[in-house]
Amino acid sequence: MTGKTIPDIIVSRLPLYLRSLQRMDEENRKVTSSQELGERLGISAAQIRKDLSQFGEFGKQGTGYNINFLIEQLCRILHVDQEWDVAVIGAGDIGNAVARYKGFKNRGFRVVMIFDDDPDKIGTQIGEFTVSDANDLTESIRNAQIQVAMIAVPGSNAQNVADRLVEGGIKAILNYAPINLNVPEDVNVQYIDPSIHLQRMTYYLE
Amino acid sequence: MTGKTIPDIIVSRLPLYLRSLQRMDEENRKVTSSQELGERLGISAAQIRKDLSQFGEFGKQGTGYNINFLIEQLCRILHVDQEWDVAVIGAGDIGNAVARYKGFKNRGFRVVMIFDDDPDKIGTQIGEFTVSDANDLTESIRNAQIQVAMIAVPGSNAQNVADRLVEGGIKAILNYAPINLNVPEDVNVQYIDPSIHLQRMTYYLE
DNA sequence: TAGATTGTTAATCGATTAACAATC
DNA sequence: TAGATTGTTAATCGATTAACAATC
Repeated sequence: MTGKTIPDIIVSRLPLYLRSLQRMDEENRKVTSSQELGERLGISAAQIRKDLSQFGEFGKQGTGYNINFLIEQLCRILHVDQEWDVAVIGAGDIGNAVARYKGFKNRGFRVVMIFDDDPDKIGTQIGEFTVSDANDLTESIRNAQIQVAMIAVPGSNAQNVADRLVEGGIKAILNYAPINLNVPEDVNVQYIDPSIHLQRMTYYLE
Repeated sequence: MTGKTIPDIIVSRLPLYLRSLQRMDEENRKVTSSQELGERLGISAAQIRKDLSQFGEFGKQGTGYNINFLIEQLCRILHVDQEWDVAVIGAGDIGNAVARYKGFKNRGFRVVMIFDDDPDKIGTQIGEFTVSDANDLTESIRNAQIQVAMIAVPGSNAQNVADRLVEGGIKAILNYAPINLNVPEDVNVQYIDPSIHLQRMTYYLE
């Protein structure tokens, strides 16, 4: 039996809840309330309770939510109670930063491969990784059964890379290239483009 | 007189329209339609027409939208018919990548300063910039009248950096640190956290 | 002209909020 | 117990879509 479908707008808030809770945990906090969480995130308490109630009853009337317990539940819901192997494609400045990024620790992800098509880069060391030949991309990720990838190549190559990732079995792509990717329906894409974020803010400036 | 307030959800789509149109322009396309734009972006044609109609009548019945003209209009609306000077705080891997990023070209932004508090980094060269002492942060951005900044420091320092940016007059912050920032109401913040994007996708994976 | 596509209205759909009984 | 906070319902609010007259 399949449970009811949760709206993506709710799913998109769960990682934010999780991140705040993990921060509270680092501060050695034990319990919190929908109100406190809402204040930290700029989200209404009612919405947080409603969102969480889609997945179960995680709180206690009168006292609120046990932080550790709620972290566990959210990790389970978001499938980050495991570590996902991630392939990085592109060993330029962005690929470099992403491959060496410490921020995936305890968040459910681990970079395991980095690819580039530049012969001068192939075989060189980036952090703990040796840059692989992008020609082997499809085969390598298929063999390693990797489902998550990050694209950090120029826009002109991004669609081609995406096609090969999909061929290799990738199901989730985080794309740093400033273009929209065409992928099959069962492949998820998220975009990071700093210019897009900045333009959304300059609208409000003079 | 102040025009009616446009919902932020509409504002958030305008940069996506602009990016697609600029790509069409690079392909030497001259006109497009709400339908074509919608297909490229995965957004309904009706919504695109509705969004644009908040700001004026930019199309022609029967023929669609002149790409160059619509680009001009969107640049004006988003206030990127000018180039905004941007300060980068943090000269680690991410600050490095952002400072050297070529993708701000023609998008309305130009990095002009980069700061760090590490004595070993201060004075060194990153691309065309010399790393400045983060102690001078507030004064430097105030003197240069910079309104836009990107935070690329560890989470533990991000709130402190944000406070000093606000003190210096910053009105828009793009935050790469994985924490929520508290800032005054008139300061806009956007967040980039790859783990958040990835977790939103792993929800849908097995 | 005929065909195409806009801008806009009204209808639909979905998300958020307010309120409160339940209960820790 | 009294106070606090949940989970949930119903009401409100806002966003999206369908449809079409206008017109290029």
